[in-house]
Amino acid sequence: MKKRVTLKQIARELEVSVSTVSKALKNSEEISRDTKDKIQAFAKLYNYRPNNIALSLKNKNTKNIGVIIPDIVHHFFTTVFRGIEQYAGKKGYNVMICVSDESFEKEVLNMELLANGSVDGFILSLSAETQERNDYNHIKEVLGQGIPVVLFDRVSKDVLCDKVILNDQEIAYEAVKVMIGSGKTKIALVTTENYFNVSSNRAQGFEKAIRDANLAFDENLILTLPYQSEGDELIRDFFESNTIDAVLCVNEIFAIKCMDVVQRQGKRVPEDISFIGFTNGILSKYSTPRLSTVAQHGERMGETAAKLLIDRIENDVDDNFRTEVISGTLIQRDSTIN
Amino acid sequence: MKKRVTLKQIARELEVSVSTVSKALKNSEEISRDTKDKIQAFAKLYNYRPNNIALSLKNKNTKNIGVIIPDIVHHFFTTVFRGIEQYAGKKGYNVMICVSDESFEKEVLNMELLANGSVDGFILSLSAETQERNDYNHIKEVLGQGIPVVLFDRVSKDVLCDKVILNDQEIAYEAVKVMIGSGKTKIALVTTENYFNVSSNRAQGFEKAIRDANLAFDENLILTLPYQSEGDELIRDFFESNTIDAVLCVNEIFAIKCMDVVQRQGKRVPEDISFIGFTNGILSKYSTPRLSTVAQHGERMGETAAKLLIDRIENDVDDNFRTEVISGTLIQRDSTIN
DNA sequence: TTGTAAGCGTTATCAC
DNA sequence: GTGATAACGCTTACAA
Repeated sequence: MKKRVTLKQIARELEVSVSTVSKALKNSEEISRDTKDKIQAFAKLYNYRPNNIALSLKNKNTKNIGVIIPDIVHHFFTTVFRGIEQYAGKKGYNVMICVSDESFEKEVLNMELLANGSVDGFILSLSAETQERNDYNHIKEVLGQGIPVVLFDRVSKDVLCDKVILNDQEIAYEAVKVMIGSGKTKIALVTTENYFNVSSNRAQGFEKAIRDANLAFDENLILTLPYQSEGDELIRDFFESNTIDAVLCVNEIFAIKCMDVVQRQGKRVPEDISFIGFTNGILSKYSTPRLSTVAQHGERMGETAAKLLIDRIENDVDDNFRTEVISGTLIQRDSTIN
Repeated sequence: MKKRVTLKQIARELEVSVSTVSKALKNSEEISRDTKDKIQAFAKLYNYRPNNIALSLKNKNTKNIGVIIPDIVHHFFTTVFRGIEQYAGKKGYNVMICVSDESFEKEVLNMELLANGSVDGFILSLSAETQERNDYNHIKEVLGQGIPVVLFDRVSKDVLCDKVILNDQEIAYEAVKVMIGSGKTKIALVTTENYFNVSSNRAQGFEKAIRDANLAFDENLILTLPYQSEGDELIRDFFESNTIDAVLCVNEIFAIKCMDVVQRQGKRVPEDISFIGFTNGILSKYSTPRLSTVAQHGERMGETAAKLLIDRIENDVDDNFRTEVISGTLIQRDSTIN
């Protein structure tokens, strides 16, 4: 087991000073051809690699970025992560990832942990609990220390930093308009609690589309499901006790579940009821019928977030924070009439 | 923007020495109550936190573990990752994650990057290309430097280290036996290239089950699909030109695709053809019909891998490497006859 | 052309 | 009870 070799060892071995070795390995002009050759050869032989930690301490940067997301087993987030990872990798950054599990406490803990020198900046999407409590002190703290943060998807106006979001309201508006265009008039919204900024924005787009089309806006046609729990009962009841011919769902799972319930009740999709979901994930592509959906372009979001962050890390720009808006794309499949 | 405060600053401010501050903050008995109180109060006020990087350099450990997986947008891997993250978090470790994208080169690069002091150990699942080339020098190198590595799922006998795998052969055997038990005799296998150890193991279990039941083993009933590309044509041809009444697929997507093709050809699932897939992912639960599948217990795999790794990091054990075998569970849904 | 020394933030050893 | 010093591995003025 040959441990990693250090400058000091090379220096001792070759009977030169540490700084000579350091310079030689950087091909410095200061050092003679001979010495450089000798040192470089030796270094190559022993496969010398500078120690990242020592470099970080010296340079006061880690070339790491911290990503904190609510859930990793989740198509949208992994997709964003892929975008981050790819861009960061190209720029020579590594990614440390922490999962908040939708918990405020874990989000805070993870941020504090990584903020103690482990990363040069953060990319994060707020946990459900954080959005519910509306407490962003941990983020402000980190920002106050001069560590840049980029928020994506689940963001808050209360935090001043760079952000990447979807045009949730507009694209929800579009989606509903499409369904209205195909003759639907009793349109429902299946959503989560309103403290999710994305849900609330989508709801606004939904309502606006209905009103703009002079359709009756009926509060009863909004089903709020508990985030990440079953709620199958609620769905059944909802579709039994209401007359509905089109549904917008704020995520893919809700859509799949609702389609399932409705089809079991003997209705045809899309003839009797059409569906549009959010998140163009794997489920949408393989459901029966295939689900029309709003693609959120997670990879692009991730890439954009990483770009904003690295920009700020490297160029220590001024305080005019940017918000990049990614345009969703409505992908029509078999759950809507084309 | 108040930067993080350091020991040195506290020392200067309070007119004591750095070492006194350090000790005081560790509540050392050496320091007087008074001094400690003063220093601790000050530290709390300025929210002092020790710098992780400096600690790493000093202690020669980073409390980071590196995870390298072929793909992040993939249910099984994210599931394993969640297990790793949870266990590691509990043990005070952070996780750095790199994606090899099924590329040998990226796998090597990522390992080298992180091996330069950034992590205390690795958990990794081999990329497709690495398995194909059968080149594991990068891993042996890292092991040679005394950095522990745990391989999971996609492993190789050529690397001596701790491993976590599924009982692929046995559970594939089980799955086929179940289909045989329900009267099926023309059983097909849909798989990937054989250099994937998991596919090859599952194929062995498949063959053994067929032979043990005294059924004819027909090479033609094995469809090898290109990993991660379409192959829809191949699937159609395969099911058109062969008489098949049951199918074992080495992953979920293959199963869903095949079910779809077969159903479009007018066959009923499971009456005419039954299906069992691997990876109890989200697709299986929501497909039509719901897919029977082998749960790989990714989370448990991840947790086990993390445990093996951290054990080795902290206890620098001897060279008797362990291989933990996770037992898959056959989950019967509607794509098989119960 | 090479070497010395200071510094990054921390801790541990030893001296006062 | 407190402080100076060295060390972790590396870089970079500055001396020699």
